[in-house]
Amino acid sequence: MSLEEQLSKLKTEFPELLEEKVRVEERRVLQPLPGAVEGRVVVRFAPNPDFYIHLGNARPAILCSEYAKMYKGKMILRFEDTDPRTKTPLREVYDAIREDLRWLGVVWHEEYIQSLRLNIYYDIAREMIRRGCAYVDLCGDEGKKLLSEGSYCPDRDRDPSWHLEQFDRMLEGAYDEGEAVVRVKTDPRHPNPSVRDWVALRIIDTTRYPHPIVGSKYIVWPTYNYAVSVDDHLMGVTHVIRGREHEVNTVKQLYVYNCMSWSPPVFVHIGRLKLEGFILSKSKIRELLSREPEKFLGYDDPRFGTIAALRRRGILPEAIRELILSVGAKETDATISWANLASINRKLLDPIADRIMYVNNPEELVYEGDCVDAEIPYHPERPEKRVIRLCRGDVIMVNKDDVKLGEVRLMGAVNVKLEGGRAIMTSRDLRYARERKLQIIQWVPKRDAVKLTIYKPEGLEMKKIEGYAENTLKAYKVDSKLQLVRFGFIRIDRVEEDGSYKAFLIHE
RNA sequence: GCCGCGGUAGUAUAGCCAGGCCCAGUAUGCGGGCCUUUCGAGCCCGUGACCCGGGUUCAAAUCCCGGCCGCGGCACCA
Repeated sequence: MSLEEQLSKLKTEFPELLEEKVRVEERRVLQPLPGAVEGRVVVRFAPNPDFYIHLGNARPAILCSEYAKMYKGKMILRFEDTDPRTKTPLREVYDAIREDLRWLGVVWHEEYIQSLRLNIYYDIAREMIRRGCAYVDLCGDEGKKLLSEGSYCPDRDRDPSWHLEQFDRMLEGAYDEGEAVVRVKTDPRHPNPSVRDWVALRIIDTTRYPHPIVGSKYIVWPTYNYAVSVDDHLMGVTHVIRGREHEVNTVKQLYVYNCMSWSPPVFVHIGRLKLEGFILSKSKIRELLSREPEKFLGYDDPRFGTIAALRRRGILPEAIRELILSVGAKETDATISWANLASINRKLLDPIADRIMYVNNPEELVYEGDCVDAEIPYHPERPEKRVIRLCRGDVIMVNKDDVKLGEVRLMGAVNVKLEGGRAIMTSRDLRYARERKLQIIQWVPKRDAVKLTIYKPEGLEMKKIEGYAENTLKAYKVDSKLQLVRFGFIRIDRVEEDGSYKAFLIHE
């Protein structure tokens, strides 16, 4: 049938099919969580407290808390601090993470610290050994080598009672690092060598590498895959939302569920989130901080992508939340452009940020004209105003580029001609300025100008902009977010002893 | 190298499972205009994408096969 024939047939037999379908109003909602039942959903965010969290970590954290809310479920915060040797947890980071999460609006109902639960992991390990699906491997490096060849340490075939004994000896300290490990029986010929009888518990010499919470109390430590499986089950987690890098870990963890006859949760793997032009990687930030400590302000330096850095720059938590929800729980990686985040933030900030005048690259001019009381609203949508008096002989500062414009209107005040170091009043009338399409420029009286230095992060550099704000700035404290007219939004970072201000440019 | 997962404009995302309302929607960016005592916000117009090649079908962004590219994993890290 040709298209024409089809159409005419439809027209006569099924005319209703040809009616325009009305597009359903599109709403940005998180896609449903597979298998989720209202009131039954338990999710968790499980960071390693070895460093401060960044925007990439915020993705699973916010998604989890959003899903918990959506399904009237429960959210768990769990610190995964089971490696005091290579990923040594930092004492101060536990609290920093809690603070970052609270700031982001993440609500959690239960909290756990894995280093405080070691006895639980030991108990389950004994049960797994009894069931014959875990064993103690005393072969050391040889055991690793045998597995890589598709074989295994001969200890594997011994009776569970022998392994139970050896496990107790491990706990008593009879073995050193590397001499004994507990492995989960999987498939010694699994195509992925890391899956083959993976290590569930190993020995870490905590006299050399003390743990910030439990010191040197324990020497047998669970690995990530083992502790996670046990905890997710014991804590009743129904949905594991984590990065794609954990896909293989899911395969490994399923062996624990299988051995213990537990029913596994639903695993959702999401892509990585990057922020264009910013460093998110924990190790990279640490490296820069230790290599060039004088160049950076700390882990919350706005050139980094940590949550603390975004906060210090002046990004609002709602903006981060909105961004992450708009990206959703997709499996693909996403590189967010700064312009995108800035645009969301600007829309949130615009209705609440007061406007004040600021001049960088200033040129001083002497005002010649009538005395005027310039009444300038703090915000175009609100009636409150401040008054700035301008009289003959006053020195004002305006941007050098604006001086080139010739005749301009000083915002809120008068129209002036700028020439020869003078600002000569031509008229007070706003209509006059409109008719002549005069540029309206910001200006600052020199008598009580406040020195304001603005720092603008650009890649690994920090651009410094010096200038002066009107005296009104003095009313604002650290952390205030303002819009400098015709310049951009800033967050006040510091007020110096001499009364000068330091701020970060959030965005234009 | 082996194993796994992806690929829609500059960026992000909708549509893909259940093929036709899609010569592909939205946001942001970019260009232009309107409005406005800000170069901000708002409004209007424009710009620009289905990785490639086959196949199935009346019909493919959507299903199938092959290729290419990207990402992840291959720890006694998490």
